[in-house]
Amino acid sequence: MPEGHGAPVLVDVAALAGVSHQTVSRVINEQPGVRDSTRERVLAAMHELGYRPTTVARSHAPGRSRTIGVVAIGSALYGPSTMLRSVEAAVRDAGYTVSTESLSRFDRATALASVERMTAQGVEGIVAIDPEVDAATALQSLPGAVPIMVLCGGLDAIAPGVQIDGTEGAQGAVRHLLDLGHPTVRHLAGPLRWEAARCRMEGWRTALEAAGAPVHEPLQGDWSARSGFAAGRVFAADPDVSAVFAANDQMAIGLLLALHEAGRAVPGDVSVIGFDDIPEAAYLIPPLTTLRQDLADEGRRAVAMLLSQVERPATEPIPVRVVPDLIVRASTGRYTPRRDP
Amino acid sequence: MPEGHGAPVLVDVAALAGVSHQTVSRVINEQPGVRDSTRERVLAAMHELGYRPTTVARSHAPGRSRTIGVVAIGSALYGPSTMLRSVEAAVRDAGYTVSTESLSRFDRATALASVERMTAQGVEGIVAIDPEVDAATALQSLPGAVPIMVLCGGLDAIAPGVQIDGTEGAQGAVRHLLDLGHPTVRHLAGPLRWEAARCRMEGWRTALEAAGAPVHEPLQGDWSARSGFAAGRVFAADPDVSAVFAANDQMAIGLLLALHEAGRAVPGDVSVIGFDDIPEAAYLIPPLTTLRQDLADEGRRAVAMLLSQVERPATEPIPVRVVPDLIVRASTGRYTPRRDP
DNA sequence: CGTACGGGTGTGAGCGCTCACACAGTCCGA
DNA sequence: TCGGACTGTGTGAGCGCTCACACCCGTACG
Repeated sequence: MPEGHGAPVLVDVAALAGVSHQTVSRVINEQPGVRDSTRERVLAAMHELGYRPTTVARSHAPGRSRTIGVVAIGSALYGPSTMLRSVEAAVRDAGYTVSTESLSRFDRATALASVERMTAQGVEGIVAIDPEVDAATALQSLPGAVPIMVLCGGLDAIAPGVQIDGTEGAQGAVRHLLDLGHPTVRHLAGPLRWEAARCRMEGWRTALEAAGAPVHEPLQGDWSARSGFAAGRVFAADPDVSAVFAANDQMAIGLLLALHEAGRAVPGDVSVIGFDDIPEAAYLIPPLTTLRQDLADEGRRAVAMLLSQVERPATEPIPVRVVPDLIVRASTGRYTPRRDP
Repeated sequence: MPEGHGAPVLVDVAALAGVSHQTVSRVINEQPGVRDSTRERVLAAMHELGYRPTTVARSHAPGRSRTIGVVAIGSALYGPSTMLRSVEAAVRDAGYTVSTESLSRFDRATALASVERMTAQGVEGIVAIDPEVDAATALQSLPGAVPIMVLCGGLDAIAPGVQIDGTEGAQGAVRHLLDLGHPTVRHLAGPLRWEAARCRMEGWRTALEAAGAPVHEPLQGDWSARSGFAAGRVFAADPDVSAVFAANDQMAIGLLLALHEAGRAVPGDVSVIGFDDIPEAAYLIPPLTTLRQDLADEGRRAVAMLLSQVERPATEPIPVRVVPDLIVRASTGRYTPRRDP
């Protein structure tokens, strides 16, 4: 190290390679207009010094901040947190800095405040993970300076040419149960502030109507096992209930316990289906039939799309549906008419 | 807005308030040496312009970067991810920028590389969440320039004067089962690369030895429900097994299923106890007895300690133990000697 | 043989902030 | 009445990088 203290900086590399700082900068950024021999010399100098560009200085320089803001609902839920991790990783892998903000409440006001704060910090793009419905609409129609990618579990355009439709999966779940002979399917919805909850409910309703099956009023939970348990008690008390579609796996867990405690066998008396395929789903009692989305992949694709939008003029996505996979396990079975007592 | 385009900056505020940029800087940083009347004028100007200091510029300025690096094991596991979220939030709340790095493997080499990268970026302190054992020891004895706080689920000093001892909880779990009359307790350990897994195993062994109960070789899982299921099959095959302590709740879930499939009732034939108290633990079949740590609070305390170390000379922590709470639910019960067939 | 061109390179400025210092004034004791 | 301690404020520089531009020197063209 030539200098006394800190890590080597760009000018140190330049001095060692016998070129100007700008040439080094060009090499770092893989810009054209550098003779190969020069490039090699610079590369060698960088290597010798163990040089690493300082992110904060790059961000600070006028022009590009190389920062993407990620604003997410700060829950411990499987879906959002999986998404968050994959989005953060994808952004970082693309060479951008991530600036995450976890909101305990992701409504219109908080969302706009967050976005404003982030743009003030100079982010070049924003990913919003699971905003509430009003926030999602507000963000999508923001005149804003920077591109915003909204991942709301609804009709998300996650890549140029690829859209994911939240209602499809739910329809598949319901059709599976109807195919098993169930006269109808009850629904335990998530909080309808969330697009994902609405879509799953919508899909459920659509599938029932298409099959001419009766549509009962859905119950509503808050995504937690606790709320699933409460709803499960209600369903368990009704002997006509033979199949339940829960909007996520956590609620399905609570459902399973409530049915068990009420002496209603799953799937003997009641079939249960969840959504998400959390890692534990296969090991519940009984193993849970559920719908799996490749959330990590979707996060990656969404980031790719955002970055392409950041780096060049937006391309309109062409709707091509991605549908969650139905994972059939032991919690769903043939309908057996209840024997009269 | 006076200028054409961007957000207002410090000099804009200075101009409006009729002071120098330095005075504004002093007001922002709550430094002394500003007359009250001047301060008010500046505050008013800031408010009028909707001024927000630009984080990246502050970090870039010589001196303090106001950034804390967080390096964590990038798993979907409850413990680490809860910790991570709370640490990130605490750091942000303290007015620092967080720079997170999620590692798929957190061993010695990766850890050191990460820390080197982060210090090169100029972080003022580092929090390491759940490094593997060799990484933890390497980090703890790093001559490094910046303070490092290692949270490894072992003997962590999470605040000046507060230490958390991972072995204590496990001992409580085992004592609970012995008190219920079980001749001994089997253990399903986590991967021993992790300090947390070692501590829990150590606590289990200590409690058994103290009670003079036989110590069987523990099985080892990988924290997942899947591995818990595999281990559960082994335990289920042994009629002498009457109580199992799993190193985390996820593995306990797999355990429950395996026992159920083998026709061994919980807690009738076998008692099961977990660790973590994941939100679903109370809704398993049967509801899981487990140990709860206030991970979020610990994250907060750890950050507070790190920051105090960053801001002023280190104070040595005095050992005061924090012990996880035993949450007794239905998965543990009295020992009933197996009836001969 | 002068001009135009373009690849390869260097020069300067500036991003928005904080540091260290210099500079006014005011009040005190000598 | 002057030096010295304040207090409050302003000035300058610099953090490490990227932008826009100026500058070389060859080659190709008129």
